[in-house]
Amino acid sequence: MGQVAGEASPASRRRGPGARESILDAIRAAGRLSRVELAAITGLTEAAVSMTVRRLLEEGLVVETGRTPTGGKPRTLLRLDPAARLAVGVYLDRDTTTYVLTGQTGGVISRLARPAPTGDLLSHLAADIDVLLAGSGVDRARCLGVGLVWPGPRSGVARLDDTPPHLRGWDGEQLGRDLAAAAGWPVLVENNATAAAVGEYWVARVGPERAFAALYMGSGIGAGIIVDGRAMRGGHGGAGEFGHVCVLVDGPECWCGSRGCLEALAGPRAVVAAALADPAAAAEAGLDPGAARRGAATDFAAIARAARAGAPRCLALLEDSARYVAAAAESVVNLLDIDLVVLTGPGFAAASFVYGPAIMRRVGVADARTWRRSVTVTVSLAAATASATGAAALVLQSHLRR
Amino acid sequence: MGQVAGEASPASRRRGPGARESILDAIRAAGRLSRVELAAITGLTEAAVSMTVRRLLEEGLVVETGRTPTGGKPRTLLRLDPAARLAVGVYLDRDTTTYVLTGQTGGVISRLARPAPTGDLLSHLAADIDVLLAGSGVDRARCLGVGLVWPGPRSGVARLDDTPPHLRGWDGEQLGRDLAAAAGWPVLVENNATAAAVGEYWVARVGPERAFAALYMGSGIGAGIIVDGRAMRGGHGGAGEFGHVCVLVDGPECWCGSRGCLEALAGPRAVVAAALADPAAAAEAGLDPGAARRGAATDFAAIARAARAGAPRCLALLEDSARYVAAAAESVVNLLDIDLVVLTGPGFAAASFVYGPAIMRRVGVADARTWRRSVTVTVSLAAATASATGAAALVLQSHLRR
DNA sequence: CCCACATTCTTAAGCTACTGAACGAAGTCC
DNA sequence: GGACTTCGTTCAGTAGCTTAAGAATGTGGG
Repeated sequence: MGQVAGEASPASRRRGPGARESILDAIRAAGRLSRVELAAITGLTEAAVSMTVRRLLEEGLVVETGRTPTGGKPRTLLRLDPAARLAVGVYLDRDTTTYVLTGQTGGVISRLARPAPTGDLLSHLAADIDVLLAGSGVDRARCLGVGLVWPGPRSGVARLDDTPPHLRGWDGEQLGRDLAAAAGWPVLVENNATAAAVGEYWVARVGPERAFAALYMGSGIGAGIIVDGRAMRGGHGGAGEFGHVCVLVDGPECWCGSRGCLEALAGPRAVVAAALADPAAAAEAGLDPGAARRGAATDFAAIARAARAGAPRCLALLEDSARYVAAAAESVVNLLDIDLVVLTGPGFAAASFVYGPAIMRRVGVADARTWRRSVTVTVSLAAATASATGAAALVLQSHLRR
Repeated sequence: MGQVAGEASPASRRRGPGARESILDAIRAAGRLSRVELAAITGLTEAAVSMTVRRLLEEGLVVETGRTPTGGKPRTLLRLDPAARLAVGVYLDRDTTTYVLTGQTGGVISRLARPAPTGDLLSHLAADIDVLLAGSGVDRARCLGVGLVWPGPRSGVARLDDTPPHLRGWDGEQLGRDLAAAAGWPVLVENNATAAAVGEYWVARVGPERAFAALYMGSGIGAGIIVDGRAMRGGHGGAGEFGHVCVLVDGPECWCGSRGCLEALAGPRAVVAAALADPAAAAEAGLDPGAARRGAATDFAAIARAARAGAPRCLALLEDSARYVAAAAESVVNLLDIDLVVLTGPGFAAASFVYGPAIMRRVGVADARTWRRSVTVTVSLAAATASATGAAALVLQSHLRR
C-alpha cells in the first residue's frame, strides 16, 4: 500500500499559479535568472519555460541581460523591464493624497503629493492622475490602471469615526466604479493595511513561503496578512481589524461598541489623548491642548519625534502603547503562525524605534521557549509609499498573470 | 478604457479547483443535483460536466437517483455513493482513542473507541484500524487511507505541557510516516482543531463563501480556521493557537512563557484549578482535591455537568472563563472577518450552554453597531467525532480530486 | 398517432497549456 | 579539432477544458 504521510504525492502536477505568473514572480524576486534556473525554481519543464519566456520577450515584459559562464553553454539571464507595464497607486490619507507611478519591479518611477481635496473628490483624483502621468513622460498605453488605497474596506463604507471628512459616506466599490468612470482607467480599491502588506510582499521580495503580517498605523491601526502568497481578506473583505483585537477583557469601552480593543487603549488617538491630558508630555511634543486638532497621525508623529529626541514623558506614553500593541501582535503571530511582522504606515514609521523592540521582546520569550520558531520583526523601508505601491502592484498582478 | 473596479473580469475562466472536485463538492453540499444544475453552480460548461460525470459514474463515486420533470426532457439527479470510497479517522485523545470509518458524504459508517494505548502506540493503532475495518465488513480496497488527529501540530512535536503521556516526544510527520509503515495505509496527520474545522466544513455543509472558525476545547483550547474553503495552517503549519491569544496584557504568566494567554486564564485546566481551589465548587462537581488528577477534560466535564444541573459556584466559574473566551473569539472574528463560529470538542460540547451565549453577547454589540455584519455562533452537532471525521475527510479530499 | 416545442444531455472538433524526449547551440578543456 | 558539458528549442503528444452542433426524452396540440 501507499506510505504517503504529508501533502500531495506523485501527481503533484497540480494546478499551480500558471507558468506566466510563476515566472514573472520568480524573476521579480531574484532580480535576474536564466531559463534553467526558472525551471528549477518554478517546477515547470524547461520546455514550458522556454515557450513562456519567448512570449514574455515578445511582449516586452522581460529582457535578456547578459550571460553567465558555466561548464557548457552559458546561461542567458533574464530580467524584468521595469517600465514595460505601469500602474498608478493612489493613497488617500487624512490630509495628503499621494500618487505613485510604479513599474513591474515595484520601484517608484514618479511621485506626487497633494493636500487632500476639499471639493469633488473624483475630479481631483482624475486630474492629479493625469498630471502624474503627463509629468513622468511615460507612454500612457503602458499604464494598466489605478490602485486606490483608503482606510476603509475593499467594499463597503468606511467606519465613520475613523474616516477623514472627505471620504465619509463613500463605499469602497462605489468609489472604485466612479473613479474608473471619471478617470478612464480600470480601478482597484484596497484597504490600506492590506495594500501595505501586498506592497511589502511585492517590493521587499518576501517569499510566498513566509506567512507575514504588515501592521499599519495611520490614524488607526490595521493589519494586512499574507499567507501562502495570498492576501487574507476574510469573509466579506473586512479582515485586518487589528485595532479591534482585545487586549484587556474588561478594558475601557471602544467606539466600536466593544471593550478593551487595542485601538482604544493604544491607538494613535489614544496616545495623543494621553499626551494632551499630561501637560508635561504635551509640552515636550509641542502640542497645544487648546488648538484645533490636526489629524491624530500628525500629533502622534510629533510625540514620536519628541520621544526620539529624548523627551521622557512622550517616550513613556509610547512605551505604554507599545506594550499593548506587542500583546496584540503576539496574538496574531500565535493564531496564524506568522513568520514575519513588518511595521509600516506613518505611525510606525515615526515610532518603530519603540514598537519594534517591544514586539520582539514580547514575542521572543515564548518563541524560544515553546514554539521553536523565530519571528522576525522589521520596519518597512518605504513606509510612506508602501500602501500606494501595494495597490499599484495589485493592478499589475491582475493584468500580468493573464 | 476599462471600468473594472473589483475582482477578476472577463477572463474569469481562471484556474479553479478542477471540474472533478467542484462537481463532487457541489453534490456533497446539495445532496442531489442534475447535470444542468451542476453546470450552473460550478460555472463549468454542460459538456464538461457531462464528461466528468460520466467518469465519476464509471468509477462508482456518483450514482443516478431518479429524475425531476421539467418542461422538456426531465433531469436525471445525481448523488454520491456514500460508501464508494472510505477513509479511517483516528482521534488520539488523552485517555481515549476514537476510530471512525467515514464515506464520501461524511457520515460515520462505523466507530470504535479504545482506552489510550499504554505500550507501543503504533502497533495498537494499526491493530485497531484493522479491527474497525474488519468489524464493519467493508471492502478494504475502497479504503483510501487514514487521517490521524492529535493535539500537536501537523508537523513538529507537540508541546510537552499539554500532551498526553503516550504522545510525548512524537513529531507529527514522524508519527504519520511510522504509522503508514506499520498499518500499511497512507496516513495524513492533522491538528485536532484544524481537523474539527474541516469536519464541520465537510459534514455540516458550510459553504466556501463563509469564513469560519471552529473553536476546539479539549484539554487545551485551539482554533481551526477556514477561509475561502481553505484551511489556514500558517507559516509552518502551526496556526490555530487560539489558547495563546492574549486577553490581558499583564495577566498571569502562561506556561508558554508569555502573559495573559487565554488558556492560562480560562482554559479547561485553569477552570479545574479554580474549582479545586474553591471547596464549594469542588463539592458541587464531585471533585476530590486530594485524589490523583484525571485529565483536565474529564474534570472540566464534571464541572460543566454540575453547572448545567444548577450548581451556582460551578456556573460562576464557567461564566468567568467564558468572558475571556468571548473576548478572544471577538479578536479572531475581527481580525479575520469571520462569519461563523462553531464550538466543538469535548469541552465546548459539555459547556456550550455557557460559552455560546457569552460569545454571542460579546460579538453582537459591535457587530450591530459598527461592522454591519452578523456573526453566527453554533455548537457542533457531532463534537465528539468532528475531528476524526475531519481527518478522514482530508484523506478523501486529497484522493478524490485526482 | 404524429408533430412541434422545450429542455437535458452527449458528441465531435478544437484550443490552451503543459509534458517528454530528442535535438540543436554555444561554450570549455585537452 | 574533437569530446564533453550545459543551455535552450522544437516537435509530437496529452489533459482538460470550450464551442457548436446534434441526439435523447419528455410535454401539449391537433
